[in-house]
Amino acid sequence: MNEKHDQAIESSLVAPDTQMESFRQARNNRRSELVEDYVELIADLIADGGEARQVDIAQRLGVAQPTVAKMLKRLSAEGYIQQRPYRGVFLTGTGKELARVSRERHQIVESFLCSIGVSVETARMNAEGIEHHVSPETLEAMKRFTPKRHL
Amino acid sequence: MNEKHDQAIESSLVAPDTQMESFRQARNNRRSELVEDYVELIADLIADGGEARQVDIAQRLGVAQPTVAKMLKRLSAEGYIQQRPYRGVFLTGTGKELARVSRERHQIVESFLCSIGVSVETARMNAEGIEHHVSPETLEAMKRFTPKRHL
DNA sequence: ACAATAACATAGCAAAGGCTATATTTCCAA
DNA sequence: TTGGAAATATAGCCTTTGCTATGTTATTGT
Ligand SMILES: [Mn+2]
Ligand SMILES: [Mn+2]
Ligand SMILES: [Mn+2]
Ligand SMILES: [Mn+2]
Repeated sequence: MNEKHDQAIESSLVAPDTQMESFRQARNNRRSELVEDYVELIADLIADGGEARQVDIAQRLGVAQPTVAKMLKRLSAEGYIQQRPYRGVFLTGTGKELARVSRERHQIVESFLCSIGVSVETARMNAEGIEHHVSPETLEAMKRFTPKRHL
Repeated sequence: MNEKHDQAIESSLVAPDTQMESFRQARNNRRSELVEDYVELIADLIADGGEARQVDIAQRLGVAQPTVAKMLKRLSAEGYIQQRPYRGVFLTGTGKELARVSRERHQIVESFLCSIGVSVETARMNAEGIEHHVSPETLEAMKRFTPKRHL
């Protein structure tokens, strides 16, 4: 270990435990990323075309079909979706709720980025990753800073 | 596949290829996260205490020491650090440069979050994950929106 | 009705990022 | 100067998330 200077400049280092918590939180968020992206995408596909097929999910995610098949099994096992063979996947109540929350947050992050002057293309790209690391408090702050869309 | 309504409401779905690009980009960013966090942390530890030891890195990241050992080998193989046995790790030129860039971006993201009204604790937590998904364009936008610190 | 095609399933592999358990090495204090 | 503690190394395991290759099943157009 190293324990020099008890009250020195401390440069930019925060307390070890504090920093640890941040890293742990970030790793945690990463573990739910995929689930969130999947249910959100499934909800969008259903809303758009009435069904969500493996091939469409795979194409939009940019991964291979077996990758999607495996993940759908997991989502099914965890109670987010129901698979009707050769008939697409459907969201359970839990799935719908997670999709709603995820989509809302995603949309807010994307709009927020645009509102601070980022181009729509960049906002879309960055939001896809950023969304999963935005806590409720930060989301509220972003909402406040985003001009409401005239409906 | 599904090809109904050629010019219907289209709900919120963007073109498949566009969406694919976003997801690919996010996955790409995730692959550099660890490297960035490591070199940044190593730079901070060296700046703060003159050396970066495995145990300290492990404690701050909140992972086990062998996890760090393995990653340090990778960082070494990829030319970011040099390992002096039982004497800590040191950054190469490349490593220092990546650390500088990462730290700068990290700091900007964190300050930016504070500037839109997020508490410092939440800003710190969220920034740890968000930073890796912020492109240069978005970083510039964040800089513009963050009041400069009086030096 | 049925063959072609599209969709899906399954097997087997790999890399990344974690872990625990344990062996080894260095350092320092008595 | 040497024994014990701390630091590091290594082995072996696991999960997640991706891949390719290939087999199977439904759907559908003729
Ligand atoms: Mn999303
Ligand atoms: Mn996403
Ligand atoms: Mn960082
Ligand atoms: Mn980080």
